[in-house]
Amino acid sequence: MFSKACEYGIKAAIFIAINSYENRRVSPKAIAQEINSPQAFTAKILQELVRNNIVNSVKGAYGGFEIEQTNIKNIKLSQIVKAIDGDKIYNGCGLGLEKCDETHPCPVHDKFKDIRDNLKYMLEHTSLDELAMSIQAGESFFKT
Amino acid sequence: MFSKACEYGIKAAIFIAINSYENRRVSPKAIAQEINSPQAFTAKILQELVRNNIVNSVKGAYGGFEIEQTNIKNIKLSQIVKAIDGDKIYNGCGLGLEKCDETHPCPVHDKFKDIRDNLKYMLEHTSLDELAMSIQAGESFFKT
DNA sequence: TTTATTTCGGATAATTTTATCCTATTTATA
DNA sequence: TATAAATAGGATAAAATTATCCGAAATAAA
Ligand code: FES
Ligand code: FES
Repeated sequence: MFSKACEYGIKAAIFIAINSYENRRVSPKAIAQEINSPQAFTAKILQELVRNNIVNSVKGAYGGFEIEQTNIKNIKLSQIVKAIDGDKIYNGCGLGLEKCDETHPCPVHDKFKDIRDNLKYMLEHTSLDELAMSIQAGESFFKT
Repeated sequence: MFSKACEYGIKAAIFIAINSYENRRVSPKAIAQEINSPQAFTAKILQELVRNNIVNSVKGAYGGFEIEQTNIKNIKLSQIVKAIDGDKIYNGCGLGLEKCDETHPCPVHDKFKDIRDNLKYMLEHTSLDELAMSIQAGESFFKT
C-alpha cells in the first residue's frame, strides 16, 4: 500500500509531533530507535518532510526535528503520503493505465475508485494530532 | 497498491477469460500485445497463475492458456491478487508492523482496517466474469 | 516418428527501492 | 573565535522488483 519510506515517514512525523508537544527536538537516531527503522534512511525521509514544510529542522547544537505545535492539528496524513509517495495512490489507475479516466476506464475502475476515494478521504481527514494522541494514550504502538 | 506483476496478471486473466468463452486458447505473445505488457515477464506471471490453478495451460501445437468456461464466474479477483502479491494486502499492517494485531495496533490501525476490509470485500466479490463482460461490452479497456 | 509449435524454467540483466557511509555545512555555546 | 553537535547531501551498496533471453520439455499434426 504505502512504501517503506512512507511508513517510516508517517511514524517519524507522529513521534516528532509527540515530542514537539513537550517542546523537545528529536534526532534521526532517536526517531529511528523509537519507530524501529534504519537510521540513515530515515534521515533521508526526514529531509523530504522538511522540504515539504511538514516538519522543521534546526541544525547545530541543540538542534533536531520539530513541528510547530499549532500546526500539528492541521497536518493531515495525506500531506505526508503525498510528499513521499506522490499522489498516484489517489489518482492512479488500479491496473496501471497511464491515467485513471472515467471516460476510458480499466476493467476495475468503478470498484477500485470507491476504495481509492475512501482511502483518500481517510488520509485527508486524519490529523497528525489524533495519531500522536493515540500513541501517548498507550492505545497504539510504533513497533511490535 | 498492486505490483506491476499483479496488474498484468489481472489483465491477462481477463483476456484469457474472454477468449475462453470463444473456445480460443491464447499465447503469452497475444496476451502481452493485448494488455500492453512485456511478453516474457507476462509469461512468468502466467506460470504463477497456472501453478495456482487459476488458468490452465496446454503445451505444444495449438496450445496456449485457457480457463474452463464454467470456472470463469467463480474466479474472484482476490484469488489472482493472492497468487501474485500474497495476502499482505488483506492482513498486513498499514505502517509495516510485523503483524496487524487488534490488541497491539499501530496508530492508523482503526482507520486503515476499514479501507483494507473494503478492498478485501471488493476483491472477494468481483469475478473474472464480470470484468470480462465489461471489456467485451466496450465499457472498459486494457490500455490507454 | 519427425517436425513445428508452444509452455516451462533457469540464468541473467536492468531498474527501482531500500539502506549505508562519509563529508560538508550550519549553529549554539563556551 | 573555536569547538562540539547536529542536519544536509552526495556517493555507494544491497535487495527487491521488473524485464529479457534461451534452451528444455511437451504435444499435436503431418
Ligand atoms: S481507469 Fe483504472 S482505476 Fe480508473
Ligand atoms: S496494526 Fe497497523 S493496520 Fe493493524
